[in-house]
Amino acid sequence: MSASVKAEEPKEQRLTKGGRKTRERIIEAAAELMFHRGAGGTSIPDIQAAAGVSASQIYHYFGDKQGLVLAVIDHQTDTRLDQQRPLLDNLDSIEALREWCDRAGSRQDARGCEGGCEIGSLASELADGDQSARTRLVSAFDRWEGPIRSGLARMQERGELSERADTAALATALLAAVQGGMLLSQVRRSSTAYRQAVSAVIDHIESHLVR
Amino acid sequence: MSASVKAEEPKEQRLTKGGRKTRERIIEAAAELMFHRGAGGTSIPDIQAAAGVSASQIYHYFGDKQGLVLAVIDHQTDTRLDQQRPLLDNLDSIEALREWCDRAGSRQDARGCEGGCEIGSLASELADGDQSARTRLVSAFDRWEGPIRSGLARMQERGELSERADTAALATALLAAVQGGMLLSQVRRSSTAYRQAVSAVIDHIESHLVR
DNA sequence: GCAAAGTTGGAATGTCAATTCCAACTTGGG
DNA sequence: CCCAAGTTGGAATTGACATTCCAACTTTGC
Repeated sequence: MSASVKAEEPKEQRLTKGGRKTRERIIEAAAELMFHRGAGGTSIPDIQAAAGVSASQIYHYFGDKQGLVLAVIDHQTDTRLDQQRPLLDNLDSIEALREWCDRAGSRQDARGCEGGCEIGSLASELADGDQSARTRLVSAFDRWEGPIRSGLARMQERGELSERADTAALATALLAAVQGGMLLSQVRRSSTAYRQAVSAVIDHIESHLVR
Repeated sequence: MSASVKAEEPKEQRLTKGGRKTRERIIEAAAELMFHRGAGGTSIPDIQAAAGVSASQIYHYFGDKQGLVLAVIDHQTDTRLDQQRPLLDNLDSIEALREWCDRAGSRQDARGCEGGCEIGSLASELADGDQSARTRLVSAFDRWEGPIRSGLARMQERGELSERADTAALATALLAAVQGGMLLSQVRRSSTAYRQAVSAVIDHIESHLVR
């Protein structure tokens, strides 16, 4: 009866134990390569070699390259957020905010400031050209910003943060500082810009402290 | 005597009037395409069609694609900075800062928040893979940040800004807010994030006002 | 233990991109 | 006006890449 106009979703196929493992291996290899060279700069043969799989396996599990890119976005989002926990879920003090940001700065230093934010880089590359990718990136940033906002909201509920503070806007500003700071640091090969950017926003949040 | 190890620079060739014009046409077409699809996503044939030139002309004037990309970086830097003048050179009051930022927000709205920052997008794509591109991007951001810092420094010299304010760091933070805000806005297709990001940093700067 | 479903290898296909070549045409200076 | 240098068109080359195919192999549910 209903003409299914959009039946593009690769109807969830049943995966064998090994299949799940292969799928994961592909995603991880692709994520790593795409982090360094971008999605467009990473070819299927590249991924084949890195993951040790054949082309048919990639197409079997992801349909096409775009499908793999979408999976990589989700994977990076999950991975990055998990890496930041439990800090990310307890951003309800100035000190917690500073430590959380500092951690990302150290991570950046540790890799010599090569590469920016795993999510931000994909966002910059894919936001305009790939509608479905953009949608997933919106949700990636929402999932990231949410915990920040929640932490600030808790501070406000507790009466630590002025009622006049717009916690949602502050959370957005902090995430933007992270992204912009990462970009400048990546280009300059120094985490200084990142640290100054987040520090300015956290100082600003601090100015809303009651007392 | 001195063995010139690096003689890679395409020794400035003399350009005829028409040649200069063709060169410019190529750069502009390339810049436009690369803004929308990225440098990697823009092919030479694409540029040929957009600029109405043949392949040999592109290679004649730029050597190879990377040469063209470098020229595009410089062109976008010059163009963007010129577009922001004279505002950019007079960022020595809170109001001036706000208006300057607001202008970029309106520009973003005007294009439906498609595309991010002309320089930032190239930076994100090229910072890791192309050493010479990264170098030019460093100078692009320096040329951008400089006037911001100068404006803040003037405010400080005049005694309007607290002596404890680190004007260099604040300038970096503001530029980072612009970049990060642009990215979030591009992904969310709404300039709100950009406006909140820059607003937070300018509010912070404002908190350093004397009086 | 068997058939259906899931996995895998590897070659084949078709497209398109970057770059090179070279011959022809135009312009500037002396 | 004439030559050297600058410009241009268009075809040819080479290589890579996304994707498809199909036959063979393995796992799972009954």
